[in-house]
Amino acid sequence: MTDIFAELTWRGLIHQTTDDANLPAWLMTQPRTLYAGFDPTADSLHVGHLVALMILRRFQQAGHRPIALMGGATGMIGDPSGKSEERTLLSADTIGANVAAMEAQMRRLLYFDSGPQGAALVNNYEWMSRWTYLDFLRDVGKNFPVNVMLAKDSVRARLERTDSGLSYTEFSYMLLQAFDFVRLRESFGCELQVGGSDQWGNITAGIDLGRRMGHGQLYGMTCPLLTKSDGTKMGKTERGAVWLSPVRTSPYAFYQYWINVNDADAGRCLRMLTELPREEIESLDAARAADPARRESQRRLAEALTQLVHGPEGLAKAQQATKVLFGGEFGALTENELSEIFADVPSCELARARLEGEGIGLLDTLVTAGLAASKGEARRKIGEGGVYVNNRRENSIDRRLTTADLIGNSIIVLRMGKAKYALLRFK
RNA sequence: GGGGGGUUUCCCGAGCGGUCAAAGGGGUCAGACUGUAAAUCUGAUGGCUAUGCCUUCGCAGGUUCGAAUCCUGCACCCCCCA
Repeated sequence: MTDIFAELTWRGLIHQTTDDANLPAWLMTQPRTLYAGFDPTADSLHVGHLVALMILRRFQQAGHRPIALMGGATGMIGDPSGKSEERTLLSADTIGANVAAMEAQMRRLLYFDSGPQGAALVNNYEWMSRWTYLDFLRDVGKNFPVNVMLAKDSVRARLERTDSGLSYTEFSYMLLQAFDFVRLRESFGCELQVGGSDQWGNITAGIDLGRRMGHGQLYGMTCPLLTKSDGTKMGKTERGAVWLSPVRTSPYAFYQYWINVNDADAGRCLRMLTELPREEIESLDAARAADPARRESQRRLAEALTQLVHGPEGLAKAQQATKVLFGGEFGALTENELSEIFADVPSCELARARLEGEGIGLLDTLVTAGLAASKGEARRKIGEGGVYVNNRRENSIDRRLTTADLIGNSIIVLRMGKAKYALLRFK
């Protein structure tokens, strides 16, 4: 068997384990079953889920069996860990839809065939929904000393805040997650739970419950949260999270996110998120130190992740779009090529007749295309040299778009700033 | 219940009768530099049919030639006393 523990260690993926001394050997002696939980709070996974998902994938490749647990039930409660405020509750329908969407995404990263290492995907709603309140209190709740629960960081942090409390509902969250572990132990022989470092309290709660309910020794392992060198979360942009769903974050935007990763963060991302071998990552480290301007690390990172999440086609499109968009003028391109490349970019349709004669004012068009919030802003941005028509800077606020600006028969490309594009299609 | 303080443009925060679309900072956006980075620097940051017009300073009225600024009432928040 592959030494998964050593692998995770050099990648910086181990933050804390419940048994540093024995876990490495335990994982070497035979295939094990492990799980990580995902709360279905949106209809797509995002970059924040990627670390845990990749850990499951690594375990699977090392010969173990991963289970992805969808928190259909726990998602209805809301995990207070790492949250500063009480969460709003999602409806059961929404959660059901989210579970289905996330599941589809996971199928790209884990192998769900039926072999001994085949991944499993389970939804804790299946068993949680069957409990009655009284039974749950008697069978599970009885095993939770409140003083221990109160001592958990996740709970204490919330109780110490004066501006927001902790509801009984959220307080109960850890019982549900703890029971999940026990349940997976019973029905899948799952003995290891992995999660982000903020999950420590929930994981150990499950281990304690397992012991009290007579399921023997369970293990837990947490990974560091993937943060940037400035301390903020990786995978967040001004426009929100970077999603795995191509509908929410286009393959191009996804690729661009990684291309733009800071030098200081590139090494950690390569280790934690990609499956590039150690030698390659170390040689990228060296290359980055010697010649950061080449951004080889970022390129490899973006390639590896885009390929993984969006497949070879997604990667090819993202790369092609990048080449063109950052390449200058596109006079030589055909309409079809442009359409293809700009598939990701917001576009709007206008009547071709409007280009005839006088044409339409650039100012209005920038607003219609959504690049400027108002004509005033459009005017300013042109003055600042931030507006481009077909990738050529435009300086006149009186500029009108006419048939002469068309690429092929129907397209004009507007750009604001470095990388914000909008496509105008004329019919 | 009594007394005091507050509510300002995306956020924080100054303004306390005209020169206020409203200082300063943050954020954001654009430009320069560069490596589609970081840092730095510059500029912009309510709208429009644009040397003017309209909307904005908790809400509703009022005083005044003129109000974010004064008065009255209402709502919400904070502090002190009971």
